Amino acid sequence: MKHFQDLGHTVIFLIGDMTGIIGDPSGRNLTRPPMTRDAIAVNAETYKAQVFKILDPEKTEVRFNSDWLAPLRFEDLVRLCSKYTVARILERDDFSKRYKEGVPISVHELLYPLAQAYDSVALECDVEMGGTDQKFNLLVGREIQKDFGQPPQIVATVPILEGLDGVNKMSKSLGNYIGITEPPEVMFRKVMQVSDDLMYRYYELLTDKSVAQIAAMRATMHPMEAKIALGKLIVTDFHSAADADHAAEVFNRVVRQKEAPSDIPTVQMPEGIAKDGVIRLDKLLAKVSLAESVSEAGRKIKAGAVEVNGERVKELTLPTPAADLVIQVGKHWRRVTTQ
RNA sequence: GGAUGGGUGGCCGAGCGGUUAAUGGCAACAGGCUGUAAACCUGUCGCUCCUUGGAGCUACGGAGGUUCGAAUCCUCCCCCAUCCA
Repeated sequence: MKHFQDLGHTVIFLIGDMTGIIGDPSGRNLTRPPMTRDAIAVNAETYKAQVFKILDPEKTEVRFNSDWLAPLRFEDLVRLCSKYTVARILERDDFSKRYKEGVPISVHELLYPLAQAYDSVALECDVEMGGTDQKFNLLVGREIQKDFGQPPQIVATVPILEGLDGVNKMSKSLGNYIGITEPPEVMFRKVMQVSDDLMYRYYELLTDKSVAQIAAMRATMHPMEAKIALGKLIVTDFHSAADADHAAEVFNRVVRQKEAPSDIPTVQMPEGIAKDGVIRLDKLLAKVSLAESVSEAGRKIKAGAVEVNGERVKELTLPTPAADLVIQVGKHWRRVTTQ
């Protein structure tokens, strides 16, 4: 979309606040529960905030499909449905698969492609873009547009971006994502922790580098150098070049050199931890959210995962400290003040 | 409405009267290795209490019941799916 804009086109960024109520079943092998209107409204605002980190607001029209879907009467819906057949809908891979395997398909899910197709009619789309998983829905748009006497839109699909696991598509609900609004350091760290193969994939999908350039990098550049460069490119896109450099520097210091980060969350020593000249470290970890529970904290300590002031600790108790404690469990740090 | 098959820990999925806090896989977390990676290896993976070992509590859709003892058997209820109407 950004490229289209750069070439002078106007982009309509469509927020499916109405179709969101259905929940796109694309690529799912399970029925997706309908979302509430309120939840969608909240999401819509965050979409806008995120998309304008890349798109030019001057050349972007934001639309909500409830504008034309909400006023449809039952009669309109029936007429829309009459323009497509069950057999054609069931051609969609995920539907036919689920149907064959006896996995439930709710009727409202069958409506999704039609509703989305109607968006194309309402907007009189000439080009519609979407992920490859949207191909079926986009093509239905062409059919329905013809029925409404419109020239069918051109359908452009782009590959689905894999998530950090390299397997599933990047999605918030799967937790395998880099958030557009995440702080620079977090973004950078997440990029660095991606596998090398996935890194080159990200180069293809997330940067302007050509396939040839990427192949050349692959052949000549140390993968870690390439990954650092990628991290900087991505952080620059969503923040700034200065943020990118800073994030890279922080990463180098904290993760590579294993130095303590400069912004360790600081908490007060909780009540009831110090007793008889000692503190109960397991309870402390649970209190300062370095562990989910006291039991888990105990396990972590015994497993050698806990460092206090740079020393690995395997005892559940410590002498009551006179000064602040700096505690590390894996990549999580806490400073506990003692006064 | 009828028939059938189901509801188990974050997910999938075993167990079908007792060494069962519940096999296994995934995910997650920690440690090792490394390029901070991936892959791989190791460990952990219900909660609480007691200073290394224990103790108690909670858990297999819900409620009752049978039993010395139930996720496992019985009764009723709720929910899900498929097929037939």
